[in-house]
Amino acid sequence: MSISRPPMNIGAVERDTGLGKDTLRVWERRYGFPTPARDAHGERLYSAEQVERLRLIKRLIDQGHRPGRLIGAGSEELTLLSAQSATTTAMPTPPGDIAVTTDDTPASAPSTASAAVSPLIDRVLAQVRGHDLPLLRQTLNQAMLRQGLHRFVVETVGPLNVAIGEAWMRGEIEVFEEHLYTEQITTLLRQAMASLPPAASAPRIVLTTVPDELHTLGLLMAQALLALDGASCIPLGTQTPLFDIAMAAKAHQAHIVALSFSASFPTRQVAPLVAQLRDMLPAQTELWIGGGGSERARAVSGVRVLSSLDAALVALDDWRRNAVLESATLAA
Amino acid sequence: MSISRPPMNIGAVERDTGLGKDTLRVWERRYGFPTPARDAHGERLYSAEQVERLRLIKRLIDQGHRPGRLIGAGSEELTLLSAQSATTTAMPTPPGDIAVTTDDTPASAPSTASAAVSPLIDRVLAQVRGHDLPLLRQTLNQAMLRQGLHRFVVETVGPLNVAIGEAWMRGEIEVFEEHLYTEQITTLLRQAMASLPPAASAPRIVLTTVPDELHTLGLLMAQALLALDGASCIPLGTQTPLFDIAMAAKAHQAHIVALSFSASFPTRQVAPLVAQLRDMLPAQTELWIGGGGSERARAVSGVRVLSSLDAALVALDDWRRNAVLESATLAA
DNA sequence: GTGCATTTTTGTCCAGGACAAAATACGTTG
DNA sequence: CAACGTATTTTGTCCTGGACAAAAATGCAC
Repeated sequence: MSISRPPMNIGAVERDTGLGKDTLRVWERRYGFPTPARDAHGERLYSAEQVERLRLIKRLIDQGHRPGRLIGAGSEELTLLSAQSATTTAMPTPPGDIAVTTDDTPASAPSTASAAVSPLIDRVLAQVRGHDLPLLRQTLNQAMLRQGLHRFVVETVGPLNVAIGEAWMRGEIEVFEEHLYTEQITTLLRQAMASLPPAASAPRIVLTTVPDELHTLGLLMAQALLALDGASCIPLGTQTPLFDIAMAAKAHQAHIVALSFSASFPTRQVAPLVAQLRDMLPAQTELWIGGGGSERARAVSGVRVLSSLDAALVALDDWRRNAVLESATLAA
Repeated sequence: MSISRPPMNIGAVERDTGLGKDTLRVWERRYGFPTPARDAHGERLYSAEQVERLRLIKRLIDQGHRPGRLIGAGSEELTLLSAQSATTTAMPTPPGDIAVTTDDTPASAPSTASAAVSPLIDRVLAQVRGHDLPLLRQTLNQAMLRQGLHRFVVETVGPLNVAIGEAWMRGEIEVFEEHLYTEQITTLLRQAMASLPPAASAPRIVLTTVPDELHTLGLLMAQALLALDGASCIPLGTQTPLFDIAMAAKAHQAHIVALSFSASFPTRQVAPLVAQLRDMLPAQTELWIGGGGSERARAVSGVRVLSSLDAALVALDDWRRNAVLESATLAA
């Protein structure tokens, strides 16, 4: 790759890494990293290497690590990352225990991430790296047909997402390859949903994300499962302003509003945003929160946190049972 | 709509309106608008009304108006907007002439936006406002089947997008209704593309947007047309970092890279970004730029600006003719 | 009108200070 | 020794007010 990578200014770095300008400047002041060069006017110029490193740090922070420790380290992060992330991503990331266990012999644990969960996953990873789009499409399509939509989403796509993310961290996969993969899965899931029967009038569920949250994949997976179970989904795409989510719920008389927060969504904003939306919604409208960042909404009352994809189906089941009960009560 | 709309802090306003924190503060300093209240700690609190107005101003700026004039005005903007935007959106927005023509009698011109271009469009608008998702789906689906993919995209979806945008400006449509519409079109187009034959090996085209640009609809429309014409499209979704776009083009040996810039993309960044990407790409790889913000890349050399959807097809045609010529030359 | 120079407009960047909420450490008690 | 409440550290975001360059508009000579 003989392409030259020119340095970027602070705005470009913000766009590329998702780290705010204020954050970048305050890190420089506090931790002495990054150390961008300056142009003729005294403006910061970040080298491609530093941006790359910032991206990595961002992902690790999203997994529960803390900036102070990450920035000090040199390259042992690379060890920390691939080893630890595999074991912790499934759970709500037990805070603090991560860096402490560094004292153990790193190679001792049986948690070496790449322990192939399934040959299918390895195959897909290889094909993503190989840039063979038709082949990748075929593989995924076949897997879906063989497993059925439910198992495909839960057992294949979920783990695949994790595997892709980890492979990126290990430097085995490029961002554009990740994008290609995401796009393929998106196409596939939408295609599958299009072929479902036109949706009964079961619970109406509004699905969307708040502004600044643009990860759709998790939401799409949930939508697929819910639609498969006969719920009538009303997708609003991404980045719907809070007030508009509330209006949409009213307009469509939704029984449920389902939001997705990815792990990379600004930690602090999740709880206030969710609480605010909860306030705007009618009391009988349920509010479900899913995705890697959903744990941060745990404290908010009147909200159901879905910690896995299957949890969404359980919630759907609960809702239906509840609905039956209520109508029975009303009838009596 | 009895829902209370609590005031927002500056970060939330940035997310909701797309106006940067710096911009919001500097407007306040210079123009005396907005005038947010302050909380106990001296932090800005924007009222829902001001945010609404900011959203409107943002859209007008995206159409070529200038902040200085917009912010001074009271509600005559509402006139300016609906009347003028209809006539100018199609063209590259002749700069400056807009506000000048205010001297004319406003009602005289035959440019009243809502002059129903097609009954279909009015029907769709009504259905979007009516929140009847199944009906909307059916209408769009039928239109596509009747017109065929090409005509549907060019003659229906394009004008519809404009009509929806204008209806929003006139306050006739809410953001969430716009979202629902967008989502439906997206589903429909993807569905149509899925049913196309698996793509020949004609020119390989990488399609994506740069970071911070998340409007996919235009890109998707282009992709639909190109795929329909037998090009083999490699979609990377949105927000691919520049360097990764270049890497993707190399990895897939793409003949063409196609980017989309919406009108709301920060004006100043378009030209530098495009120039930078042009530098990274191999000389023989063509770079096509489309969308409402593409005119801003006109100055960059070695780039093809597509000012309409049909222009993409012309470009495709040109490329193919050129390819034939070259191979003939090589053979001779 | 057309082309060029000048002025205005406008978005983005900078420094360095401040503060609250979250995360962590600590000390006490059952 | 575990549980729990209280200090302390960490960390992201917001503040003010100044500066500057690129784009847009204006003025001016031809």
